[in-house]
Amino acid sequence: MGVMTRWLDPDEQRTWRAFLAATRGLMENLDRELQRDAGMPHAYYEILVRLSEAPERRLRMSELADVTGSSRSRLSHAVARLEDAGWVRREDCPTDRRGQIAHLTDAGFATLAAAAPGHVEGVRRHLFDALTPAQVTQLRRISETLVDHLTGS
Amino acid sequence: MGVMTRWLDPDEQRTWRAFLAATRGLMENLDRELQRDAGMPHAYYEILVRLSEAPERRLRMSELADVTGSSRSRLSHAVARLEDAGWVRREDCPTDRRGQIAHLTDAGFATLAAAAPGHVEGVRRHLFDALTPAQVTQLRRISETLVDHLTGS
DNA sequence: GGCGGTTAGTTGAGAGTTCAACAAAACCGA
DNA sequence: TCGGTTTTGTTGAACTCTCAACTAACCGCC
Repeated sequence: MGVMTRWLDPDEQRTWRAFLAATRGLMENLDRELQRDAGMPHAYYEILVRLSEAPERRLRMSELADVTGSSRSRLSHAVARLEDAGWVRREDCPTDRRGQIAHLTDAGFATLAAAAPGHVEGVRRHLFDALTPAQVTQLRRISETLVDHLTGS
Repeated sequence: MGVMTRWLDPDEQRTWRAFLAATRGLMENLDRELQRDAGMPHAYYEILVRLSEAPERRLRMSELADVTGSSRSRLSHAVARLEDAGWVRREDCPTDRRGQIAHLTDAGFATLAAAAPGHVEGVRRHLFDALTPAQVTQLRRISETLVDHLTGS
């Protein structure tokens, strides 16, 4: 208590507000496009992507939660929904009776394969096409720094 | 149709995933802190901020939607909720009978004033403290470029 | 004046997220 | 090996957001 607040100076203020507007707008565009073209939100798309990259297209729920940066609860609800759609199936883990393994079905893979080109195009259009190569590098360094900082604190 | 998808190269892939992890982690931290300390999500905090900066702490619903980058529907629901909390009041617009004017109450201002130092501290801790001054400048330029690009397309 | 088109804002339903509580199994030190 | 602690995953309720539909009022033009 008693410590004066270090308010944002005008430059920081401007940076923060632009950052908010940019990330919000970007994610809203991608989310809307993905919902329209593939019938799923971006968070669900990410789950399918990570599963598709895993050995045998299988991943423990906890690992899947980690790599997608999702809470266990959120993942649980999401996978339930993806299972309803027939894109993912849950299996018991042979080595840990608590565990569940999420498995991307063929139908799920096909849906992902159909959605991916449009989505990648969207990422390009809304993000990479707007930036110079130098800015892309800067954005990568900044993002990686922030990820380290977030997980480190 | 028939155009080959321009997939992301490894560098772009890495940039995109780091960007997703960084923005998601950052916003989740801030959202959780704000919910814990001030009892509101970040989106609601932003509404109070914009109202507090407006002349007489009043803003047309449509302008408020624009500056907060929110849909009219979202804003309508949010302001209803803020009105329940006693932080905002809605008034009829004198010049346009369709219009509604959102007005930040004294209680709303007090709540905002109480929440602001902690939130600013969070923004500093999670974002600015991790970056060099050069990176802050880069992030501002990148963000402003993206905002222009998003609204321009 | 009045008619068609546009803009402002709200509403309800459906979908996704958060949070806290919970059960079950694994882990671990005494 | 026992009992407390941690980990895993799910659940339901409360909350927020999205989308489409809708009302009301404004605008422009004949």
